[in-house]
Parts: sequence; C-alpha cells; structure tokens
Amino acid sequence: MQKSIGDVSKEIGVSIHTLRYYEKIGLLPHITKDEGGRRRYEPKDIDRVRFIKRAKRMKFSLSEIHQLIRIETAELIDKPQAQKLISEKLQEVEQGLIDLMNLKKDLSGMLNACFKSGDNHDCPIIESIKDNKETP
Amino acid sequence: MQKSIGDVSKEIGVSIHTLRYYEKIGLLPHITKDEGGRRRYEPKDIDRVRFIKRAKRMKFSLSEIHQLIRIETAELIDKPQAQKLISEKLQEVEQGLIDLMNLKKDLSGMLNACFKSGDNHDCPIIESIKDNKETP
DNA sequence: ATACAACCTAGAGTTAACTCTAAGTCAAGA
DNA sequence: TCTTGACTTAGAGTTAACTCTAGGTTGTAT
Repeated sequence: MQKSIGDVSKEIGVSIHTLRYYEKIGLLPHITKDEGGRRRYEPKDIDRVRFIKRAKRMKFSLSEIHQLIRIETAELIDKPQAQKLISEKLQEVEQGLIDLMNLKKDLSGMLNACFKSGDNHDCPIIESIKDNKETP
Repeated sequence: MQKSIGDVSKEIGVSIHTLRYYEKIGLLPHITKDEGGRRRYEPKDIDRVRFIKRAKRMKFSLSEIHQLIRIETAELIDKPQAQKLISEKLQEVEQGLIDLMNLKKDLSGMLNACFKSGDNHDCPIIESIKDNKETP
C-alpha cells in the first residue's frame, strides 16, 4: 500500500501543509487519492519531494526547482532552452563554490587569529571579507 | 565630503530604500546626517554595505549577517560564544560546499549525458540527485 | 526667484514560502 | 457504537526582506 501524507511527512521531514502546498503550486504532480479521498504517494512522488528538499538546502528557490523539474519531466523538451538553463545554473553553482571557499578561508582565519591561545586580538571579519572578488 | 545615500546606492548596487531599511533594522549603524538632515556615509559604513551584499549572495539571511557583524563589532565580546558561532557557521559553509560540489557534478553530468551530440537520451536529474548524502 | 532632483519620514504594499485554522470526513480500536 | 486521530478543503495569517507611496524639505542650476 502506498504511503500516506503523514508517512511521507515523517520520512522526509517536510510538514503535511508544505506537501499540500507543493502540490497546489505544481511542484508535485496531483497525488492520486484512495477511495476515501486521501493522498497515496507513489515512490516517484517521494523521490520528487526528496529532491525538492535537497535543492532547497542548496538555496534554490521554488521557482528554480520548478525549472529543474521541468527539464527532467520533458515539459521542457526544447533542447537549446534546457541546455541554456542547465549551463546557467552550473555557472551560478560555480560562483557559489568560489564564494563559499572564500568565506571558509575567512572564517577559519578568524578562528585562528582570534581564538588561538586565549589572547585578545581584534577579529577583522568585515575588513577581511570586503575586498574579495565581486560578481553581481 | 562623505557620500550621499544615492552615491552609495549606485556604487554598490543596493537601493536607497534598502539602505534605509538596513539602518532601521540595525544592520547598519545610525548614519550621521549633515546640517540639512541628509545621510552622509563614511567609508566604514560603505564597507559594511559591501559586506552585507556579499554575504547575501552567499545566501546568508539578514539575521545571520547580523550575527557575523556582532562578532566583529565586539557587541559580542563573549569569546566562547563568538567562537561557537564562527565554528557553527564554518560547518554550515563546509556542508554547503559539499552540496554544491555534488550539484555541480550532477549538472555537468547532465550536460554531457543529455546534450553531447544532439542525440535524444533521457535526462535523469531527479533520479541522479535524489540519493546524495542527506543532512537536515 | 523658481524649478527640479535628491533627499527626508512614516507607513502601506508586495512576494515567497510557508504555517495555521475551521469545519468537516474517514478508519481503526475498545 | 463511540471515540480518537489522521486526513480533507478553503482560506486566513505569518515572516523575511524588501519595495513603494505620500507628503514634505533641501540644495543646486538657471
């Protein structure tokens, strides 16, 4: 028997409200209902939810996630358009990696500089971070 | 002469509304005003704005940015607390790096698999992404 | 002196993404 | 059968982060 909304909610850690919301805005397909009118989630629906959750942790917006899903579900069969979307996304991701690596350097530098041996230096976080490469 | 709100807005690419908003919520200090009551931004204020913009691009929320700023401005002189905050932030950043590296692999894999030589395969984005390491 | 842009405040409006509520239905156990 | 908990819909409420508006003031160029 397929899983109920409560099962999916617990399994993945997304509230039942949010699951219905995702369905309403089209991020999930219309979930089939049993005789009593309750949602029954198929494995592929659950994969979709898992994917959404993961993409959200990467700070993609719901509309970006929607786009990614459309690529796969072939609602976007337009090859060039899909390719363009993916490469753009890839570039964003690469910029994000650079940003995070810089921040990581800054933060671990602060940990070393400010907290090494209980001694009171200044912790120039804004100074140290302000002059990294800028991309709008 | 110090810079006006319009100058700062153009220089950094943040609207004047947003600049006043950041000041209102305490993300920027009270900006000194000239005789006519207009804001005059000092270099350190502008550095702060630049920092906020950069942190936002890394998807930090305003309240997280606030915390980072408090570490520096020594409103948070409590050494252990600041250290805890920075290490937590560092861990988040490291997890973010892992996530983004996985996504980069997935996306460039898709580009290769789906668009290599004009041939129509399937593009299993959700499938390929769903089983990566999970962290809440 | 007058026009005009840039600024001021206070507060209303917007968007994304939930989150909750009310009022009712369904299913399983005592 | 009765109760209890999980579910249903429609719609209202919330939070973050802006974004805009109204109505007024200031500074500069002609």
